[in-house]
Amino acid sequence: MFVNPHIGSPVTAKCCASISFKRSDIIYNQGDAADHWYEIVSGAVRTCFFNRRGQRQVTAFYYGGDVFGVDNCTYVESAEAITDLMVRAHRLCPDDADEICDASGIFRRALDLSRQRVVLLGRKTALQRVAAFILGLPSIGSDGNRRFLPMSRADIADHLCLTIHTVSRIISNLIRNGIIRIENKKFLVINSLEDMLDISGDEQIGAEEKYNTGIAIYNNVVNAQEYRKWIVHKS
Amino acid sequence: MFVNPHIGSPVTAKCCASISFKRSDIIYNQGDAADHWYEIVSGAVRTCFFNRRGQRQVTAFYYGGDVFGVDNCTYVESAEAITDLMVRAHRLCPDDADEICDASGIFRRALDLSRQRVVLLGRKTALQRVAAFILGLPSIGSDGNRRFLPMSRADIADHLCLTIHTVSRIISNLIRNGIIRIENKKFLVINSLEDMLDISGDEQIGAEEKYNTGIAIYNNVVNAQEYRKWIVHKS
DNA sequence: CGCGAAGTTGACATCCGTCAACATGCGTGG
DNA sequence: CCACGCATGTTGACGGATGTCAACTTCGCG
Repeated sequence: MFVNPHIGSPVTAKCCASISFKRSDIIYNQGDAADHWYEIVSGAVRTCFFNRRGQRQVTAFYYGGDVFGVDNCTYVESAEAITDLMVRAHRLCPDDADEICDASGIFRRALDLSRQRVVLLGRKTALQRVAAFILGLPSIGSDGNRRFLPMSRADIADHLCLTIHTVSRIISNLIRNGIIRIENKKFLVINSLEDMLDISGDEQIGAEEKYNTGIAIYNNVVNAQEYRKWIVHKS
Repeated sequence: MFVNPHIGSPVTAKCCASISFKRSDIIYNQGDAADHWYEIVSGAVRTCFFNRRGQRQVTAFYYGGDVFGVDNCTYVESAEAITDLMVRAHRLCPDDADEICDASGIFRRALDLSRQRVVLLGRKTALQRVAAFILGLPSIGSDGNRRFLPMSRADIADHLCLTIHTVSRIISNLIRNGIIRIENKKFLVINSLEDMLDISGDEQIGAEEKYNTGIAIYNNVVNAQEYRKWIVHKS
């Protein structure tokens, strides 16, 4: 069994232990035995998946209050600290999985996230991806438009499956157009939420007139009858 | 509660009922109450997800012996018959979920599938996607190289997030180069499995000399130390 | 035989990765 | 405190992959 050097093993208290990590510390590695799950007290984390060819995918970012590392038996991704980090580690035993209230619920959430990523990667342009990513950053303080941006361009690129060049160019463009601005490197302010929503392609139904402008729609809806039915069903 | 017109409700036998569908019949709709799961006796099924803009994603294909529709409460995708279809429908109640051996296991499998799709969409070219898709088709008979290809180009395109034009062009190219051939429209024969594996980018580690030829690798591995550790760990 | 759906193919435009150069920032040591 | 070097980020030029548009062919079905 893999022993996390930062925690030691076994953790005596069933519930939790507080641990701090430094920036770019590894919390656990892909392939390690999944013996703990984590709750972020402060800081930010990225989870990464490396495939056989060495391509890194940043599968998710987590911030204060989030939970990560709820894997089964073996971690399928590794987790690394993006900033200095404080977490509470919880023991994860196969036989007291009920400790985490609903195991299948957690997989379900992961599945939803993954499916969102499929939409993002399969159907969105680089500009739309970056905009959607920025909209998903955690808000800072009471102003909903100030966002925390702790990760590097490489992290963003590997999350959105783009190059750092493209990410950098797009962010520069958004700044040049006055839609966002950067404060102190690690904070991002959205000047025009409306523009961002518009660009990201995530705006609500009801703006049909925009559907065929600007951004390519290239789906091949075959069973349009069903699609119509569903739209009616939802609205 | 939604009543599937093909099944009626409630299904009296707890276990199952055999039902047949015609080509392009809808088995259930996205958003319907998830009251049954299905086992394919013969034929093929596609599951689709429609997003708010009406873009269709074909999330998976299922063939004889496969199980689909194991959702929780509400179907998140719709299921449609690709061919004439025979299934066995099983009642799915929240309280006897143990009937399906392990609910979280099924989510886990769906999650793995979805993560594979993320790799495919984020990191593969159109040619690689089509090749990987063909390799994933079910074999027919004892010859592992004869595959069943029941779905339309539009289905394939919406599954791989490409256009039908690109799919068509790539398949034509593979045929022209003698790597595959089509028999009777609905069957595909792989002439050179080696070439297909090579093209798909799914070949095993150990062919490092190929890593930098032909196909772009554009990941931004930051924590290379960790990556090395993991590779060692796996091999 | 005729018609609509599905598939194929070519010309062209555009997005974004590649390559290259340079700027900026940060940490370390003198 | 400054100098240096490395990591990170920015920007431009260019090309290739793939979407778009259009025309045509093939197929299935009545």
